[in-house]
Amino acid sequence: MIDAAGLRVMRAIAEQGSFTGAATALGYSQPAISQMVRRLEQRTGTPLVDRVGRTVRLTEAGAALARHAGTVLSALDAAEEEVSAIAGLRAGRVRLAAFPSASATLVPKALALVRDRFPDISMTFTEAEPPESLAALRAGECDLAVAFTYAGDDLAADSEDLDVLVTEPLLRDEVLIALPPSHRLARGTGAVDLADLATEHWIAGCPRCRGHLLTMCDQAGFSPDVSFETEDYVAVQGLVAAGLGVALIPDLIVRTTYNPDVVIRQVTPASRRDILAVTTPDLRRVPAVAAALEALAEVAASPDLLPTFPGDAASVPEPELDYHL
Amino acid sequence: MIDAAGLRVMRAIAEQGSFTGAATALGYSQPAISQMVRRLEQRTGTPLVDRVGRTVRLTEAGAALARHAGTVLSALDAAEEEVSAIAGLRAGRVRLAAFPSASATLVPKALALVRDRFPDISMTFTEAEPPESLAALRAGECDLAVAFTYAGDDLAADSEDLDVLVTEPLLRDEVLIALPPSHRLARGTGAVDLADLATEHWIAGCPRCRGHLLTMCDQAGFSPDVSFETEDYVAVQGLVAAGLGVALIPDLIVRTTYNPDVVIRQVTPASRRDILAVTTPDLRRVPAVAAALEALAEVAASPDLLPTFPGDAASVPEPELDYHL
DNA sequence: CTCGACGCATAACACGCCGTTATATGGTGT
DNA sequence: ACACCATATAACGGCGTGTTATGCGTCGAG
Repeated sequence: MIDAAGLRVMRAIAEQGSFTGAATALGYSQPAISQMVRRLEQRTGTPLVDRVGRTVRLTEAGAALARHAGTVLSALDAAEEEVSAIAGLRAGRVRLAAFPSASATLVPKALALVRDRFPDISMTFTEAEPPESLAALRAGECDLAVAFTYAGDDLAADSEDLDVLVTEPLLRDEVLIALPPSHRLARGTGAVDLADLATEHWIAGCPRCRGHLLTMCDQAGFSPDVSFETEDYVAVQGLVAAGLGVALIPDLIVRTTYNPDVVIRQVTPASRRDILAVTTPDLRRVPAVAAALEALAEVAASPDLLPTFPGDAASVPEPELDYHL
Repeated sequence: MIDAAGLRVMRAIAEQGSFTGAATALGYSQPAISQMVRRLEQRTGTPLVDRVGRTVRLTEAGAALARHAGTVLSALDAAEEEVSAIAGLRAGRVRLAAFPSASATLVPKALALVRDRFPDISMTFTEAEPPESLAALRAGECDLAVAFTYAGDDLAADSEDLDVLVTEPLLRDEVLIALPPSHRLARGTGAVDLADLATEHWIAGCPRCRGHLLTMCDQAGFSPDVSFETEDYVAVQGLVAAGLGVALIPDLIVRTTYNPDVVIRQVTPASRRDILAVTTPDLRRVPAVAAALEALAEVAASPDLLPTFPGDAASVPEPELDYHL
């Protein structure tokens, strides 16, 4: 029945003492005020102004509206300001979820970058494996997830989730082979042929990584003998170092938690996991989320972290494989 | 940029958890909500809801709007309620101004009637002679004035004021003649011929009453010898009782402040003053003012006060003139 | 796994609010 | 008395905001 515009007009009339004054104060024409008051009067059913001669005065009801205008309009301004602050990156919150090995360098650097640029954006971080982080995204429990997908195999499986989500590629993470130093292939150069490891004992990582291992070995023509499974890649490397088996291990993990007692080599057929940022189409357009996303992309693209992701294979420098030697 | 309707929608979405729920809660159709949200989003420049699958969730900005909605809308409701109370006679104030001799019976009875019917209407009363009360009306210092005009002569003079004001006739007040008991005409019956008093000493009342005296005497063919002037009709009657002169005195005054030591008789040519309620066209439509006006009219029309005003002369009962005898 | 129900988005359309300019009317002061 | 100033009215245009009809995608159940 009564809206903010009406209150604004009534307040301006009270302050200016005339329709014309109110009109100029609000940037309207005089008839606009005249009609607005008339509409308000026939809505409320009672006169709001007392027109005597060429002067207008507020009636009791009109004065009541003008008096309430301050309360309503300042509350409205507060609401607008809060939204404007969120839109203008002067406020806001981003709930980020990432898998453990991304938490080491990628996420901290991105968080620092966002904090640097927009000190008023508060960022919270949760560690979660891709399946859970995407579930959290869908459940509205986080705004941005750093996840990975193994190129080729379970990308199709993820598409079930990814169709309603938007993804931004961050890094291409080469999958390498970890061998005990005593292994017969530990001292060669170049890539190790996966088929040469058909009879090895295998140590698998997280469930998805295990799935990828099975896929790759299948392509190489054998089924791996998986002796151990653990999500902890420190443990994986420990197991390998102890000579209990070999393991596929992503480059990013090696770079962050490297055990000097294992040998890392490239493997053929080459394989990688794609690390990407995931969010919903709507959240993608939230300025704070967009800023965090861009920071992630920048950090991922910076040469002091890892090779850029979307470039073609030729432009990607060879991974330094001499971790050990 | 943001209006109350938008906040109402956002709050409903927050409470109901879906567009459809919000729509039914607000009595709208579902697309109305959908479009409203879209408009708000493109106005604020940031997503307000996160649509994932067939569920919607508020973003931070949307939640901010929903959170502010309570403040704004309750303030708006308070404003509406206050106006509604004024329109519904559950609140309000009427500032009444009346000339002294109306304050005796007409005004108190009307005030009592209003208080009876609408206990929450506060009425204030100021005593003022017609010129000042009309000035107060024009100056916005009162809402309703009880004034009088002498029929015929200064009605034209008042029209200058009365054109922008609206009047409601209340009473016709016969103008009578007050004589000392010792006067040669004190014992007759019927009306006294004004021309028979051409050589008397005259006592005049308020300035407007004095003007009316001059007009009447002029019509009767003489110019009165005005010996005293006072606005106090108690004094007028005292002067007459002391034999210092004769005076024209309205019936209403005699009825309220009658000095038994004077004789009151009708006079020819007959004359009267019209007592009327005056306000502005706008204030006339303010419910509280209208209620006060109606109360005044009812009191004026009630037979236990004085004869009705607008009736023709035939229907007006003869004034009781035997105040003294 | 398919099907039906549910919820949001979009299209097309109608109405009324709310501005505008042009003009009339009436009060005020020199 | 006349010019100025303030409000009222008329006519008109835009768009905000509702409607119904319809499509599409998702979630749950047989």
